[in-house]
Parts: sequence; C-alpha cells; structure tokens
Amino acid sequence: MANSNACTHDPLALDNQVCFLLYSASRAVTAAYRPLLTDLELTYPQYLVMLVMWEANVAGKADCKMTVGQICEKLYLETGTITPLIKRLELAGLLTRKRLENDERVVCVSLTEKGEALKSKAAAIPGELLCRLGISPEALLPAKRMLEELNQKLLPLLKGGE
Amino acid sequence: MANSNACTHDPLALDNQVCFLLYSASRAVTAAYRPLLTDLELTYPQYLVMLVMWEANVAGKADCKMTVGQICEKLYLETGTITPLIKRLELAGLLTRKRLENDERVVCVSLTEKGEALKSKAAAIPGELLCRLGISPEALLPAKRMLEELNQKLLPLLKGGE
DNA sequence: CACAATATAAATGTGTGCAATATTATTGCT
DNA sequence: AGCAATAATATTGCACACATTTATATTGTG
Repeated sequence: MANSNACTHDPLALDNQVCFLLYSASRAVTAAYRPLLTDLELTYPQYLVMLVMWEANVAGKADCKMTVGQICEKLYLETGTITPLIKRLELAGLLTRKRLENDERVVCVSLTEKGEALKSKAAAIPGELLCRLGISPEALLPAKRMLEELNQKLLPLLKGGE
Repeated sequence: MANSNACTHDPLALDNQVCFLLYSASRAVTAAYRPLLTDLELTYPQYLVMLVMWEANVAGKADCKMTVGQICEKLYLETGTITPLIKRLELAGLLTRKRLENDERVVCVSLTEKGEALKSKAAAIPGELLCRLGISPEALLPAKRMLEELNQKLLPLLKGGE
C-alpha cells in the first residue's frame, strides 16, 4: 500500500505512464553500466558505437569498416550525435576516420588495434552487469521479447516518423 | 528471417542487448511525444515536471507547491538537471520559484494560472499518443508490469547506487 | 557539358543528464 | 555565542540528442 496510485486511472498520473517507466529504466541501465564502462574509459553511447564496430569486424566486411551513415542507422541516431562521438573515440585512439577516395562525402570508420583489443575487456561487461543487478539471463527473455515488440511500433518514429 | 542474429548468443551483439532495446525505446517514445508536446511548447522532461506539479495540485498540498528536492525525487533526476529546466518553465510563465521564508535554502515551486490551465490541453496527450501508435491501453498493461518489475531492481541505482 | 537534384557529413544552437564543486542556510554541540 | 557538520540548491563543465543549416560531392537530365 505504499503507492496510493496503484488503482487510479488518471492518465496524467506519473505512476500510470509507461513512457516514464521507459525513460527511468533507460537512465537507470545507463547508470548501471557507468562504473563498468568507466574502467574502459567509455560512455554508454560510445560503448554502443564500439559494439557496432566489433560486430562489423566479426562479419569481416572488407577491412572492418563502417561508414558514419551505417553506424547512425544501426543505432537509430543522427550524425549530429554520432560525428562528435566518433571524434572522441578517435582521440582516444580506438578508431580512425578517413574519407573514401572514390566518394569524398562518405567518412569511413575503422577500428585501431587498440580498439580491437578493447573487445576482450568489454566481453565481461554484460555478464557482470546482470550479476550486480541480481538478474538471471533467462529472467530477461520475456522483457526482451516485450521490448522488441514495443520497438517494432516505436522505432519507425526514429527514422522518418511524423 | 530478416534478423540473422535471432539465434546467436554473442553477449556483445547489439541485437542481443536488452539495454539497447530500452535505450532505443526510450528515445523513440520521447520522439513520439515531441510533435504533441510542441503544441504545448514543452519538451518531454519539462512535461514530466508539469505532471509532477499537476499531481501535487490535485493532492491539494497547501498551495500546490513542491520543492526542487521533491521534484528531483519524483523524477529520479539531479538538481543539475532540474534547476535549469524549472527556470525555463518559469520563463515560459508556467511556474514560479520562491525561497521559503523560514528556510531560505529550499526553493518552492508553484503553478501559475497559465501552468494550471495547461493541464486540460495535456490531458488529451496520452490517449492521442496511443492512438497514433495504434496501441490499445490494455495491450500496454503487461509491458507496464514488466517495466515496473525491472525498475524495482534498477531505480536504486539512480539514488545512491554503486 | 551545364545545372538542378540528391546524398553524405559536418557545424551550430538549444536542451537535457550528470558529476563535482560552490554557495548559502540551518542545526547541533560545547 | 561560536563553530563544525549537515542540508538544499546553484553553478560549472562535459557529453549526449536532435533540429536546422551549411558544405561538399555525386548523379541525373536535357
């Protein structure tokens, strides 16, 4: 009975808003990652870019390269967010940026050795996070399915929506 | 079969990360709110503050006042976020800020008439949002329960965690 | 070839988030 | 009263997010 709003139906009540739950959960997860990522000197969005790069590397595309546009597409983010972020990762020595010779509009991003090497350290993070939160990977499966379903409706809004 | 990662178990694969789903869903919901809130000239975090104020008003606490600290607590945000945000709402004429007379450390936030009046316009937003997304309120209940459960583990991290 | 239309990034400006520090006021202790 | 400890905000600095504008390069059309 701690929460007196459990049975109300006021659509403007904070406690009734799924959106606020998402917003808070997202910030909380990022906060949970923070101490782990600090060890790698990465922020969460920077970590996401590294995930994309590591994945592209495994896929073995040419020389483990991704264009800025491809990274934006994967993460549903705009160049205005990605460009400065990538520059910081370049400054940290994890990535390199180079314009394509045949089309100088596109910027090609590649992992450095240091960036590639960081993957092994990062591999421990997802497990460690769940451990700290006391959540088993299996317990996460329904949540994952639910979020995938939700995102199927929501993500179009991050492309050309409205 | 569009997604070839459905059956892999690489914990660093972007598609396997619940956290990324949360992160994307949160941004997408904010994006969905944006066009609706633009009509009220509010951003999503500003809207959250207004929700808190409207709720306090209904509760009839004294003079519909909340302190900065109470707002921070409700939204799990820091003063570094809330203070400038409230100042913008004050500039927009929706709120007033005043230090308590008996304790000048605490800043008391109150709705103006304009701020109070905005509630009726805002009331239509949650329904309109679901309508646009093609989601029924009932379909949202399982998601809500799941997020509440998740937040129970996560939100302590936004207080004094780690 | 000229030239408009398109494509890809970058730059700019505003608004969060958040950690760390500073400011000011109150309280508790002696 | 004096003074350290505590409390509540504010300030600062950095890193996203995102809309808008700009810069540059490519493509398509006549």
